[in-house]
Amino acid sequence: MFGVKRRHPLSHPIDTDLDPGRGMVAKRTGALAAQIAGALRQKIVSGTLPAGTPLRQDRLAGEFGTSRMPVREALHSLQQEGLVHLEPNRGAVVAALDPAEVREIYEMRAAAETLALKTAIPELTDRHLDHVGGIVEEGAGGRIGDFGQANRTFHLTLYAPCGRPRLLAHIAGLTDLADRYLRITVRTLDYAARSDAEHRGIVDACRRRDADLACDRLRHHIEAAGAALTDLLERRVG
Amino acid sequence: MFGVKRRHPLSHPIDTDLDPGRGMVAKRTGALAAQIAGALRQKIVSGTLPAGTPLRQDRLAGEFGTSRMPVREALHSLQQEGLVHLEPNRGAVVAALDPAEVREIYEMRAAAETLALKTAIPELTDRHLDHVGGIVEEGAGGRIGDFGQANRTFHLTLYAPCGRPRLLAHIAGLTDLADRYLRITVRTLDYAARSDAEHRGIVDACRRRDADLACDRLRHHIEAAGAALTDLLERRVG
DNA sequence: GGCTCCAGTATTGGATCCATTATGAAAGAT
DNA sequence: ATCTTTCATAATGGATCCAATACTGGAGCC
Repeated sequence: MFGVKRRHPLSHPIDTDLDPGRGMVAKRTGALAAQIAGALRQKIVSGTLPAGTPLRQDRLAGEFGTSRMPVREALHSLQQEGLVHLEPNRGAVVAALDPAEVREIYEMRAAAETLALKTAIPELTDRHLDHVGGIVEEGAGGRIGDFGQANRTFHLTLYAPCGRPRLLAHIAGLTDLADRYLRITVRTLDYAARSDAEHRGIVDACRRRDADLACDRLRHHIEAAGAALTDLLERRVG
Repeated sequence: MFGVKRRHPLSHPIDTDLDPGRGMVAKRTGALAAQIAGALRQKIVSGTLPAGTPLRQDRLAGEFGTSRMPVREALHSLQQEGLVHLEPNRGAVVAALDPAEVREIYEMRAAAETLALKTAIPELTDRHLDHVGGIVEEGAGGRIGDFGQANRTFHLTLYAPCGRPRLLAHIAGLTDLADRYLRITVRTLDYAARSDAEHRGIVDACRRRDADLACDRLRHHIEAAGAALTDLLERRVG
């Protein structure tokens, strides 16, 4: 009836969108947990789900129209990424970061991203650098979602040619962790203009294929962002 | 009967050792998946389960005396760590690393571990350095399991005072990934003596609180191990 | 002889069910 | 009145059940 193939007497409609916001459609099988994790990750990173929000399994299962099982897997994934705090028999909440953790994450970003840039530079083409430069200007013009999205796209696109998938995934994970807080910095300190200028400086050094200069600038860029953010968070606590 | 509390008509005996090799005993609840993941991780890292070994859920469930569910969670965890390759509807196998991935992992280790050492040095006490030096000698004397175990203990103990739990967990994860292959290098190239000498050099630089020298030596130590290992693997393939 | 198709089997992914644990409110004791 | 204890409720963790997908082997066809 209505062309909906009923898989089980009381089952929910499976073949509807899981994440209407991005238009993803559920695969037939085998990817439900990953899609739920993706939707939750988006909401956590963007701040839609603020730190401390409890994540009840059956509630989420109801929202996604599935059973609790793929939700459980998704929550475990997000825990391993550090976005969710999960205590046995007590449930999950959106993880919070204290200033010390933010500092640690930015130190790790500086180490990982300078490695990525150093290994990407020999592979960079002028065409790719034009593309990255375009991303900076689009972001500055507000044409790529919000600042966090534009910033993330700039960094990951710049390093992409390094051909090191694990390193890139590591960097993406660290970015996800801190992006929520970077938003605060941008709003509070009007950080965007400074960041854009530093991005242009990094691309400029890359155009000259000056790996040392590019990595130095990148390191300072990341360290400056981390310092601004930790200062701001420490002041909030005090 | 026999003091075993039956939880369910057909349930298996739950309160037996899960990992007889290390004497872990199952907690009451909430940690089964973590224990299974730990046992499998141990077997994968040590080489007991070589790359390519298929990991069937019901078989593992039978071995651990549980249902398939905690096994499923454990396999997902190990996939996120990179130790297991998991394809939808096709099951899990122990992950294999090609030379390029090993190189990438060692580059990431060099970046992460020099950061850890740099931040640990201001916190190092002579007492802690004595302890670390003792680990080197115990490992050289073969009193700490095998070489991989001794090596891992040395590195992680040296950095522990840095007070950066995420960074340490990251390093531990990278070490787990490559340890299987390091074993081959040690056996094939008789690498242990050289490694012990380099470890002593690093501790020596730490004793003098010379952060730059210690980090340089550490970087060369890791890069040398990575180069030896990738060369060996590339030769095997060829 | 080799290729394709099909049915049977094994195995995974998802749903549901049940036991255990934590939470919170109400009743009783000091 | 407050603290403790007890019991009801809600939520998780684990077990079991069912549908869907992937592998295997054999029959039929070219």
